[in-house]
Amino acid sequence: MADPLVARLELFEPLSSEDRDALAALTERGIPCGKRKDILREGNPVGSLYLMRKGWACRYTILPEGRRQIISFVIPGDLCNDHVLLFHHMEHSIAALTPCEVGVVSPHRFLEVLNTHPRISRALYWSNLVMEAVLRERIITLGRRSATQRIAHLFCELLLRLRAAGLAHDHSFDLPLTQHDIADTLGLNHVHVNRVITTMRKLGLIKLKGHVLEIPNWDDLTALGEFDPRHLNGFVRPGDPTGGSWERQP
Amino acid sequence: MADPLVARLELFEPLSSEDRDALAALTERGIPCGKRKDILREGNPVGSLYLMRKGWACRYTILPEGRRQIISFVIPGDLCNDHVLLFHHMEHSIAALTPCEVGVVSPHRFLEVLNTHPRISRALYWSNLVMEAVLRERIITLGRRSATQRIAHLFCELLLRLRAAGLAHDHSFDLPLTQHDIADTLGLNHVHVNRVITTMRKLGLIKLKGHVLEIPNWDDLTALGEFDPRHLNGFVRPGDPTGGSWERQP
DNA sequence: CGCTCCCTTGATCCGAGTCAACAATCGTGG
DNA sequence: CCACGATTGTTGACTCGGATCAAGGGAGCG
Repeated sequence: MADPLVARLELFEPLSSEDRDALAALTERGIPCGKRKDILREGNPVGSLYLMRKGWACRYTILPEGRRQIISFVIPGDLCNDHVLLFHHMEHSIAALTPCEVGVVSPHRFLEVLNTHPRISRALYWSNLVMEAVLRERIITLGRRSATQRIAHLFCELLLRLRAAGLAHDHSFDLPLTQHDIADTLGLNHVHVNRVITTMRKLGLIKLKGHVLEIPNWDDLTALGEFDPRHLNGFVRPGDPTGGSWERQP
Repeated sequence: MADPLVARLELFEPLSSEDRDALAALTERGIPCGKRKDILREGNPVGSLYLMRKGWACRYTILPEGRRQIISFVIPGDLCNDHVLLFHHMEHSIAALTPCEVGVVSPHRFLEVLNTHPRISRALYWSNLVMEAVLRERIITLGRRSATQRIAHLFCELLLRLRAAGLAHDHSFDLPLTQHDIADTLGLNHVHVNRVITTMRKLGLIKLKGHVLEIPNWDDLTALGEFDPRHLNGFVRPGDPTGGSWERQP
């Protein structure tokens, strides 16, 4: 299997074999991280850049009285802490949701590669833009969508991102989240998440057994969640029936 | 008054006079935009990079049934559409909240300046990181904070950002938002925003008359809104009594 | 085998939304 | 400079989506 970072960047820009070699040479070592363990913790100093190579994690904060908000998910090909190139402290924690493997990279060497490989830095910039669009979309979800729409929207987003990472097949994927995690992502309570998921199952909008989610009817789910795949510009290949891109607009 | 982009970047990195000249030479022309008019509209193609030079704007989307979500605010020194360096379509609209002046820059020339001025590109990267931290903080607000906390948090954030842009004096600033705008920013209803603001006024937490907001007791308001100035890393100068930065942590 | 998560369901409650009406303020044109 | 219409702010009455509290069942794991 290809390096997940290479695979990610090639969604946006074709890389030369020299580019790929430079990226492969970056990772000093891979460190494993156990399920449900913190990979990085809020307030702690970090000196290295961490790349997610295998597994899922989430960025989160704990608020007073123990409330938790999950900010985003980190999947293979994502950088955990690209801000390390400038700051050396974590503003939020990152926890493994499955057993993970994280690549450790020297910020100095990473910057050097960016400076000497314009295709890599462009692809990374593009990837960052898409990740930011995902954050904006989450704001819209949390601000103005109902519980059902939030869940539908999240599932649609995850399918497309995981598919781009080669981690989904057709319309199903492995979902390592508990209903509590989903609640903390979407600003809901886990009891309510359970009720909504139960209803969505009964309506045939999703199939969720064990930790495998299947979306039998993509069009219905996207319509319900007001999911517009265009914000994942570049994550979705042109011609993919599940999505589009702004560039193809007239 | 200095160029707002120069002022912004110098929050993060001292620039040489050559750097400043290069930035000043970028803007081809300034275009005015009337209050409550769209500066850029979702789905439309854009070829230029727009810099906010004067006035406030907001990024927003309109959802089905007319619901609106304001995603973020654009103040002097912000870039409206840095993604134009890669995509040429708007994923959301940007509307002027006050009469604005927007600088128009050629993406090609902008990239050239970034490539030849490492201090500028570093400062801009830093600024982008802070803007992203603001988005993440908004997610936490929308996901897990009460209406009162949301409003308190927003007012604290705005004070610090505006102060960094030289647009606040001491503990007050000009707030061009209607209560409806605040509601659409914080995922609330304007009636409820009104009730909460009325209460906050009665409690002496804020003074809001006309469009001037004053925060008489910073500590109380930050405590109420769980506002942590550290996420504005770099926007707040070391030594500022209203904030801190991660870098100063032990 | 027993503990600990996680899922599920029921009963009840509450923060915020909705609907409605009116007051205050602003902007504009006569 | 004033009149008038259109926003914006304010308040009340009522509703409702989702939170909270509580308790039982199932599955994974040490």
